[in-house]
Amino acid sequence: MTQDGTLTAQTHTGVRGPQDCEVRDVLDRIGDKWSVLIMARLGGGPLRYSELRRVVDGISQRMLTVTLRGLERDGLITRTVIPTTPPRVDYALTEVGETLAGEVASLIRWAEANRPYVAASRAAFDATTP
Amino acid sequence: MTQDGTLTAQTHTGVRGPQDCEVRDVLDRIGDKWSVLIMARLGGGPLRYSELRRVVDGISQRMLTVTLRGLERDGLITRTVIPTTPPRVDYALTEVGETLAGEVASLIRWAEANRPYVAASRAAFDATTP
DNA sequence: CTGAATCCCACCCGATACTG
DNA sequence: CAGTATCGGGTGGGATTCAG
Repeated sequence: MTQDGTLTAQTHTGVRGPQDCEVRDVLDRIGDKWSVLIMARLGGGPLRYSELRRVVDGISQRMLTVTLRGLERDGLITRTVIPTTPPRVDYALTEVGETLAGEVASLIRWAEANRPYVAASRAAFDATTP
Repeated sequence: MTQDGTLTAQTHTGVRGPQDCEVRDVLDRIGDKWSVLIMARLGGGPLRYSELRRVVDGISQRMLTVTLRGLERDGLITRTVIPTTPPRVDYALTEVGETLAGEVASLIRWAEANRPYVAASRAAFDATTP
């Protein structure tokens, strides 16, 4: 078949068998656009609900709550209620969450760095494809 | 990843301000589960259409084509037609695509390493949440 | 302030059938 | 072999409303 030589080095994870599905449910968390943005923001330190809502830019109240629940369920963030009036809830990365946030940050850095290239590629592609 | 403690910081380090949306369309490529898997596979070297179809495990013909087009449009993969009989089409990462594949590989490694933790977290969460 | 619940529609994506 | 075209169910997710 093809030269698998390149993947022997470090990208052995690049090749998996039918057990893709097992990893997928973890990756699906990344697949969710809101999760990555939230993780990224929490990488800068704990934030409360309303702060996240302001800072995540464009997220609906519903999706914020739903996404936070999902992240909490996966053990990536913690949710601490501070019983004051008005109530206050802080969200913070867990230790494992921090490691994922690192990956996410790296990903975002990539996206920022290559956004011009991608935009140009799209323009070029669209130009030659009526 | 810096932690500047002060939650009031609008000037975050590492993460964006309200212009999340600009980065998002790039991240959305990552958000797509098929794109991630395809990038990962191509990280091991060029593959042809039918090979991808076999190896990506569960992808429909339609989604394979659509996803490949998207990746090509973004300048992340190349599509080279070899006019033989029967026809043959090879897909390979571009140079920029390689760098993204590296990120993706890192992400998949994370997912594999932390899958047990996530699974346990979910089980625990579901147990304490009727 | 921090959610939960409901409605509802656009769009994603899988299945199927057809072509060069 | 490598696609394209079409149809249709399922669902993600936005808007809105109510509650603690």
